Amino acid sequence: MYEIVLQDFDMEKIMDSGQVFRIRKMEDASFLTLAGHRAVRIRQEENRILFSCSRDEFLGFWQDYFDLSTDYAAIRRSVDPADAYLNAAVSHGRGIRILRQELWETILSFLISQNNNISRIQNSLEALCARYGDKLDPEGIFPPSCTPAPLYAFPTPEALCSAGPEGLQGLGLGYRDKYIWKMAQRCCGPSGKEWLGTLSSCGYEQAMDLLLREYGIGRKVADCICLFSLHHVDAFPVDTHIRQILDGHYPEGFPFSRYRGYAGILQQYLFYYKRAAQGRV
DNA sequence: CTACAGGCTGGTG
DNA sequence: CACCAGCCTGTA
Repeated sequence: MYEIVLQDFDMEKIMDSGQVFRIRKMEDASFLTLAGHRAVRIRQEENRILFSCSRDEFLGFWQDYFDLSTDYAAIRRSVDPADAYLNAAVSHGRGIRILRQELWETILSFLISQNNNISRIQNSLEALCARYGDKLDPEGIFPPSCTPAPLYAFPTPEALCSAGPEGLQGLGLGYRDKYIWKMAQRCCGPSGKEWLGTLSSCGYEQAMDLLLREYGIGRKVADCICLFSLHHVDAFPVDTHIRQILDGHYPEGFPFSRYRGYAGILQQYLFYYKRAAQGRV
């Protein structure tokens, strides 16, 4: 157990902000968060947040994963007072953070996300993990009395490669299966690790350039990978919802220049606000 | 039952 | 260049 006290952190909103697909709300209102080969259960009471892990694991992984050292209040305060819509969005979305998710996992997640709905994305990812991911040790995550369903790590590229293309059938991937297969091969072995390493260390422009060459990755998916994994917070993914917001509320264009360097964080508030307004959350 | 999902590819004009 | 049909299939 490790406890922190923190403003601008809301697990419910983070879960529903569309950037992550492996957080589940449990019956006791705690949040089971799976990332790579790790799992943690998080309980939140106002500004008190309890992690079901050791101090070392919190400091060594989850603190960075949840981007806890960024001052989101300052970002919200920077919004143009004259922009009523954006002010409403950041106010409504207080507590959202841009996670720093593992690259390979994020690439696959957003390949699957295209032209797809959230619950189906979650189901596909869970099925993929159950079939090819290692079983995780639930020790310390759940109370000893309860026997939860098994937890699975995110599969490695190598696990998918050795499964072969037919090993991706029956996961609800639809036509995206061939994108996943190609990407697994891309990320396998030393050359794959080198490619992932280059992506991780280069800037936004070069990352986009590299990603857009890949089969099944267009601008929207590439921007999501840049924002939600590589933390290029100037990336501003434009999906159908954001498109409608831009057309409806910013006919003169969104003031990117005012928010240079972190517009992607505002995108996330806008996205959450619109989905909430539509009752999807 | 139909329409739609956090788009992309590949072909056409 | 711009445009857009077609794509898999679970959910609403």
